[in-house]
This record gives sequence, C-alpha cells and structure tokens, in this order.
Amino acid sequence: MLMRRGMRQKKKSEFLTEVELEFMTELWALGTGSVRDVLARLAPERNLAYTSAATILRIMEQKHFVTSEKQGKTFVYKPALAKDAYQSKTLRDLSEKLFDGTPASMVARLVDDQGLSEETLEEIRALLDRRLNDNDS
Amino acid sequence: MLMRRGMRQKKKSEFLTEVELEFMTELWALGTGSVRDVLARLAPERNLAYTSAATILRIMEQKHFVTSEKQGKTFVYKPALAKDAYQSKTLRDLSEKLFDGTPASMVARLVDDQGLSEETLEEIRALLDRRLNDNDS
DNA sequence: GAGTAGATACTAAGACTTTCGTACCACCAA
DNA sequence: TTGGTGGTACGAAAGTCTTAGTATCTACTC
Repeated sequence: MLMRRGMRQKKKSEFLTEVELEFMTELWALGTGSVRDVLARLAPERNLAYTSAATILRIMEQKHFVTSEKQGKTFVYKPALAKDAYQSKTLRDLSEKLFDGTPASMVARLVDDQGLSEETLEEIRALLDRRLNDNDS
Repeated sequence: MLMRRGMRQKKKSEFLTEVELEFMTELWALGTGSVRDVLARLAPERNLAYTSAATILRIMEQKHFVTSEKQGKTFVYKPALAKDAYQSKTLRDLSEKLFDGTPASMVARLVDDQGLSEETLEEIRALLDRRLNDNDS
C-alpha cells in the first residue's frame, strides 16, 4: 500500500501547547522553579504525576521555551521567553488568522459582545488615551 | 508492559484546529460552498489534494462545525457557527489562559507593543467611545 | 556496604491531526 | 456497453501531544 509522501515539514511551531502554556504560566509567576515548584502551583484536582511534569518541562527545554540550571541535584527551570513577548506574538497570530489582520476588529469584537463591565471599558479607553498622548507629545 | 490508565477525556474541544480554521475562514467568506469551492480559495501553493479537503470538511461536519446539504451529487457546506461568535469565544479563551482573565490587559498588550498605526489606535478609541456612549444613553 | 529517598532519563500507550490513496458509485457520452 | 469524469466513504501513515510507568543515578544514613 506504500503511502509514499513528501517529507513532512518540521512545523517548529513557536507556540506553546495547552499543557506547556499551563506550565509556562506558573513559571512566569514564579520567575524560576523546579518540577516540584510548578507542580505545587497546579490545582490539586489536576492530579498530574511527578514524572509527567518532569517530562513536560524536559520537552519544553528541548523546544527552547525554558532553560534549566542544576541546583544541587535538581533542575531549576526558567522561561526563555517573556510573558509580554509571548502575549504579543499570540495576539499577532490571532489577529492574522481570525481577524483578517486588522487588530482594530479584534478590539471591536472584544468590546462589542464580551460581557465587559463599564469599568473595564473605561480602563481600556484610559489606556488608549494614555498611549495616544504619549505618541503625540 | 501494559500501561493501564484511566479513561481519557473526550476533550470535545469546541475549538477549530489549524486546518479547520483555514477552511472555516473560507466558508465564512463564501457563506456556503462545496469542497471544490473551498479548495479554489486556498493559495495555489497550498497544493492540497481534493480528497484531503473532502475529508477535512467531512470531519468538520462530524464535529458539528459545519452542516451539509446535498445539491445534485455534491455536498454543499455551511458554517454552523458564526464568525463573530467564534471570535468572541476565542478571545474569551485567550483572555482566560494568557491574560489572567482581564481583557483590559489584552488590549493593553495590543496597543503597547504591536506596531499599530496612529490611525488604528484612533479607530479603536472611536469604537470605545461609541460603545461607552451607547451604554450611557 | 545495603537500603531508602528524590531526582532525571527513557519508553511507550493512546488520542488527535493532517494528509492522501484506494475503493466505490453514478452519470453521461461515444 | 464501456469508459471517463466527478463525486463520496473509508482507511491508514506519520506526526504531535499528553500522560505515566520503569529504570537508573546519586547521595545520605545506619
């Protein structure tokens, strides 16, 4: 039957998977942490085996999402990517893929049908005003 | 070696995969379309086999992302989910997972380090003003 | 030195995704 | 009637993701 197919792309996805994001979130909060540190921050009902957590972090290091340093006998992991930067990258990607590359339409959707409080909206507008004023000055 | 493990969750992910989003985007633009219609809208260098496209749409129907109707001998597919709604859902999820559940911080990131033009920023502020005024009235 | 505790490394099961080939069917034309 | 043409259905290969078991290493203790 021999399904000869072209070489498959390496994909090299730059983006965190679901679980990787879960872990990275804790590392961002911690700054730095061991397997046990990260595991301790997950919801108790998460119930993830220690070895699973270790595997996940090892893979994240292979993908260069984190770096590690041995302290005594344990590895301590550190994000190799700032949360800010990853947020930006993600927003760019989402805007591209789902909002026709126009970030304004993204905000439009956000303020239109999200159940955002008046307060939050004001806050957002304040952000914008500040940003626009900074640029003008 | 027998890795007996608990039943795995069905996942039921509600979210489109990469390729599914690619297809759905074309269906949203078309309103309605056959395998050939969708395929025709993909970039020529995409080079996806007809049967692959057919499979993708069939799977999307199984997942209830689209519905189909037979016209003559071909199926015509239609989104079962409005683009607006999917955008909202996606933003909610992203805000939750990457922005601590505070949509304002999402907009903050967007206006802070995106290479957004003055024009775009004004546009966004206009949206907000309109929205806030609507609510106040 | 043997045993235990805590860590890392390796392997693998099982799910899902993406892709495409093969089989099959229906219709129309020569 | 035979053979294309254009469609759907199915199955499977190859990759990735998530999870966890097993093996191994190292140090400390008795």
